[in-house]
Amino acid sequence: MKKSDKHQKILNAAIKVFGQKGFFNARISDIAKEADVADGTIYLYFNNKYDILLTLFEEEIGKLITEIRAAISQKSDQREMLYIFALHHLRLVIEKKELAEVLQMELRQSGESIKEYRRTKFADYVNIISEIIRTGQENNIFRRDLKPGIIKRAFFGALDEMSRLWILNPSHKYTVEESAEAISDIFLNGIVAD
Amino acid sequence: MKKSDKHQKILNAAIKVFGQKGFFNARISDIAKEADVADGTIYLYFNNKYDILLTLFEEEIGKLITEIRAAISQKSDQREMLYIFALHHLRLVIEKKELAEVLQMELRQSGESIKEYRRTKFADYVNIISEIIRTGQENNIFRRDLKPGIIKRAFFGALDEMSRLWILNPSHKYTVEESAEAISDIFLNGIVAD
Amino acid sequence: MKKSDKHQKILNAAIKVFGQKGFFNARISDIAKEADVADGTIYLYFNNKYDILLTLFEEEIGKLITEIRAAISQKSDQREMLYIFALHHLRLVIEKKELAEVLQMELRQSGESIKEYRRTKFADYVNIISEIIRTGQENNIFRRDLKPGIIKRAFFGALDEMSRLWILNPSHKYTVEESAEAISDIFLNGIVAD
Amino acid sequence: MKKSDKHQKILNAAIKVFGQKGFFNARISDIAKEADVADGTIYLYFNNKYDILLTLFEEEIGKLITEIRAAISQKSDQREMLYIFALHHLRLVIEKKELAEVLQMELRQSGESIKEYRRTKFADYVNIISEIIRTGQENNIFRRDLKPGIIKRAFFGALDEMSRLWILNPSHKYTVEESAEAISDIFLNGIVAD
DNA sequence: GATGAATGAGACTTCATTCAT
DNA sequence: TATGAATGAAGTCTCATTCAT
Repeated sequence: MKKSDKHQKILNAAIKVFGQKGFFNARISDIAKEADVADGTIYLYFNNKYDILLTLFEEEIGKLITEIRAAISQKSDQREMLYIFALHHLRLVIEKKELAEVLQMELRQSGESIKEYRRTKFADYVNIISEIIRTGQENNIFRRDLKPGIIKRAFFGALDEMSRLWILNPSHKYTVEESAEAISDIFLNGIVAD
Repeated sequence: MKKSDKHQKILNAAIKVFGQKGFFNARISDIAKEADVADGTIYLYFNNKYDILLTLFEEEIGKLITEIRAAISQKSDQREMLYIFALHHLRLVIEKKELAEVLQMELRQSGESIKEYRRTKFADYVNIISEIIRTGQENNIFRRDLKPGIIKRAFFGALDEMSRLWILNPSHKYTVEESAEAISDIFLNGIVAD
Repeated sequence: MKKSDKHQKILNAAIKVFGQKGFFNARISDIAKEADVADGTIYLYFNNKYDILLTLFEEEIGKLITEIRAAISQKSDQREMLYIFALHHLRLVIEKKELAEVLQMELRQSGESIKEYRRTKFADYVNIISEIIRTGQENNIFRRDLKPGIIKRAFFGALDEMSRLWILNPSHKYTVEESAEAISDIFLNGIVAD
Repeated sequence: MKKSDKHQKILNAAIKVFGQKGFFNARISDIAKEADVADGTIYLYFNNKYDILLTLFEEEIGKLITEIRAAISQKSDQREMLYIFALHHLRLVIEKKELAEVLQMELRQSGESIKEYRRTKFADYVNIISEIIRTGQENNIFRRDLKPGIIKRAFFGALDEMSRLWILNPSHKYTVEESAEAISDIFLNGIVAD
């Protein structure tokens, strides 16, 4: 399809430009140039600048969910699943650096529609964690005195902060595997010495 | 002092306005109105809009560091210290809601000077955690196979994500104490059932 | 050409507005209105307000040089050439009154780039005089004890002051021909009675 | 007198600042700082920024007239007088460099009140030349077929352009004496070889 | 008279969006 | 569909002037 071709082309350009400059510092003309279309063309596919960001969230997070679910579904032990989630999440940060930057930055903005996203699409992504936790608790793998909602946030927050480090300071001190392992280990076993 | 009066008055106004609208959507005239001064007056105290944000970071984070260090210094056990850090951090989010919002949002922006802040002042704040960890490891309270740098980020990220929840969705499901306790418990003991 | 159309349209508007109000009192919106374009359009063709002035000097003085060289090249006697220069220069002041005003006024400003213009493009214009003088000296038509550089300035200054009179006080007491003749006569023969 | 003390102090500061930056680029605070008074103090002595410029013209040109008249009155031959005027004028440019710059630049502006000055006070100064010419013509020293009004402008313009050279390019190629002599020689005897 | 902090009108400039081609 | 020149609203910042002290 011609239309969806350009739609995605513009979206990819927007990921790149938003990732590099942030939403507010990005110019429509930057995106147009990156996508190799005319400025006006963008308005044939999107209502306005903000709509590009929202569409980007909607569609790209959708893809992430699909990918990460596929990866997790191959494991049966919830402890392993947690590790896989961590590994996959951190890998995405490396592989889709620019998308990760956009999500990191813009998902923190305070626009009402953004908040909506955190409550819907993005929540779906993070809820993968609480599903794992809940199942793990049902299987008596995880402690039942801890609320999955809190663990979910703590676990995601830990990964997210790690990503932020890489985004802000691209020369990694820690590898993806090492980090994924360390973080899931901390959550699974705690940091207190025996 | 008259001068520092207005300096702080403008800064407080900026915290409020930036917190509500975000840096880019905030107008100098919004801050001026909130501070009850003329637009031009702001430029007697700050070089430009961005300088307000930077000064805000510099001065307000400085205060946070002082406060939290004072709170921690009253404990001797590093496990307790971690809990106190969590408790204090989350309390600040509630008490200084607007400042927390600004830090949450704007510290994620991609401006070069912002990155600088994460590397300096803000890093000082987060490094309080790694200091605790390191001392705890020296005292054989904490496992020595985990890198303090990773624990620091994981722990701070967990708290930070929790804060974000409250900022974006002000009707708390979890109390501050409960959350601080849960998160420090997870980190100290892990989530795996015995 | 559409593009150069508007470029020149804006430049003409700028000549008019700068001529009437001076560079500093002229508003971009004045020029835009005069050129019958939107304010923003001006910035599609010029970098900033000052750039309009500089471009104006560059391009318009270029045209003057071409014109006056063409007029002079038709004479062979350097005495006549001097008269033709005077005549042509004063005619330009009448015909391109507004451009003359801009040059009169703004070329005296102290901006660094303006000084640059006096040293380059504008100097080319005035140097036409010293070329005539030098050739006249070589042909033994003019006294050789006088430095062409001084004569050049004296002659140009005389014409320039005359122009100023007309610009500041548009009701001429003296005609162009009379003035050109009188000034070249003074320079050629001096004012001392035989 | 206290009052006139500060009045002149501010005026001197204005000469310096206007001379360096031009009227429009000069700030009231620049002048205040240079005069070592508070910004507000300036408004106790002058109505507004423009009034400083006008007063400056009025008073300083008045002094020049007095000085140059005194110098001329010592000669009896109009040819010598013309030389003395040239010499004195060019000396002033060197000695009161900054005032000369202000006069050079600002007297060319197009404000209505400025035009008024050229027609009154400043005209008085230049009219010294035409008085000399007229008397010279009456004494049969100068040709009577040339209008004093034109000679006046040509002579003043020649000197003025010379001054401009020095102002824009402070490293003089020609000395004051040499220049004054050359210019009066050109006017008295013409440039045509015998 | 003197101060200088405060004011606020207004300028330049940017850039999302439109629309004639 | 696609273009990109043109638009014009709106924001940041400056600075002459005022006025309470």
